Amino acid sequence: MLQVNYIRENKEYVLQRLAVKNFKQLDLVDVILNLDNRRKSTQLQLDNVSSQSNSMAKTIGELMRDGKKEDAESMKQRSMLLREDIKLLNEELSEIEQQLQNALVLVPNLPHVMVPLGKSAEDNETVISWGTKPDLYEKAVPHWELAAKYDIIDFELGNKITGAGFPVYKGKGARLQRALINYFLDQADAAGYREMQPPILVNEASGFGTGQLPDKEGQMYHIGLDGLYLIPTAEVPITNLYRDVIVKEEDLPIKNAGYTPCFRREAGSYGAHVRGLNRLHQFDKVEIVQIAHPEKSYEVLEEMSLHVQQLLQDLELPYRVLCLCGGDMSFGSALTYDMEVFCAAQAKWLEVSSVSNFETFQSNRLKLRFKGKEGKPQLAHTLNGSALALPRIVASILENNQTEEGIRIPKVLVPYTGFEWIK
RNA sequence: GGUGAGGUGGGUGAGAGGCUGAAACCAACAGUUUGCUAAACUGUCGUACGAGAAAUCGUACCGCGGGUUCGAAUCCCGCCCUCACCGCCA
Repeated sequence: MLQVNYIRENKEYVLQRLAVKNFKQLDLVDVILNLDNRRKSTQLQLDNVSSQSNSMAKTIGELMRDGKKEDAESMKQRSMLLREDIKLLNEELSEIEQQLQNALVLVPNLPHVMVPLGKSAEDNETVISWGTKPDLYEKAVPHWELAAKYDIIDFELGNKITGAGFPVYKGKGARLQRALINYFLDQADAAGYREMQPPILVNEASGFGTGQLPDKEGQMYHIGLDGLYLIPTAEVPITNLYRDVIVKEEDLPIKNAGYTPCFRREAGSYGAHVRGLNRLHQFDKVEIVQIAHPEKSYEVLEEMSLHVQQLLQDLELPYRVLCLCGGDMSFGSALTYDMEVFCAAQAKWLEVSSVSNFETFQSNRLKLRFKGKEGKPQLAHTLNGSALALPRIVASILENNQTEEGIRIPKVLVPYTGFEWIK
């Protein structure tokens, strides 16, 4: 959520940046500024009337104490009239504030100056490529066939238990999952992140804080009876740890990481290209989250990007880093890098991580601020990234490392899996 | 799920219709003193919105939302949460 004062002071820039994000409702900016003007003048009126009423009430108290009953009574009468005004002005103010809020949450974050122009994924800019596409042997097959061949992931069984998009990992498949999670967590730990195990159900306030609500309810599983949502990513609970918090400036950056399962309804996103592990309703992910000083947040973003890249290099997976164009970025992000791994049997690039700087977009909703020794609290910047999401990593390892003899486990994972081959 | 107690500033905790944005203590910060550290003393010490060039001033906030009253942290109603005991249970 953008700050109204920022919009007011930088209106032209805001309009220009929103256009980069292909945001169509530019007239919202004027709607917001008008509502805010009304908010201010209404509040001024309300404050004045309240002030009068307060001092009258005080005087009445004094008159009563001095035994001047009649004077007190007549003042009571006058004070009662103010009460009506206060009530009406209060209602008007809440109404305006509500409208203002409703308008503000519709406006996406402003893209950073580095964000390339563009409308869709086609226009994303490749900033880094690493590794070489493997030469597969002749009989190479996509991972869903490998999963069946070696009996390590069972999509049919998942269908029976729950439905499509909820696979069952079996034997070495399950072990590989666990190895990846532990490996990713250990690497995060080594990079200075504190490991967290947050709840995987969150309340509405948390959904709002990170920007899933309102508007994207349809993407989350909702438990109506208790008013809770299954998290689509650990970003939600881990970032919300700092909702309504003022941290010390010297404690920045704050680095937290966590493994959680993630749940996504993926409503309307199914198509022919979605097979096997490519898109699931439930998947595992290690997420890294940082709260950073506004002056340092882009350095932090680069650091996080390098962390993710290191993981991919360690896993020997060829990847590329994309800087997302305005039209392909998420609602709340100011700059996003997507990491894509080349999945050889499908001959496709699969997104395995997304690292973003939200600047103050989330912190404004979260009321997450920092404060130095002097000065007022100010909004911190929040960043997060997947490090990493498992399913497509598993798909890539299976496809890229398949040989006549079986599937080779990347060296760095062997201490975690306890086996070198899936045969 | 039942019963009882309770939710006040960074923390402990007082206040029980007007003198309370809130005592006191602790923590924190700045300073004085002192070889250093410590101690002692002095001062500062919530957030948001608004008005103002600024000093400063106004308003709101004592879990959340309503109500009573000229006036509510304080009384009433609803909700949420925490704790204790009972029940159930990995």
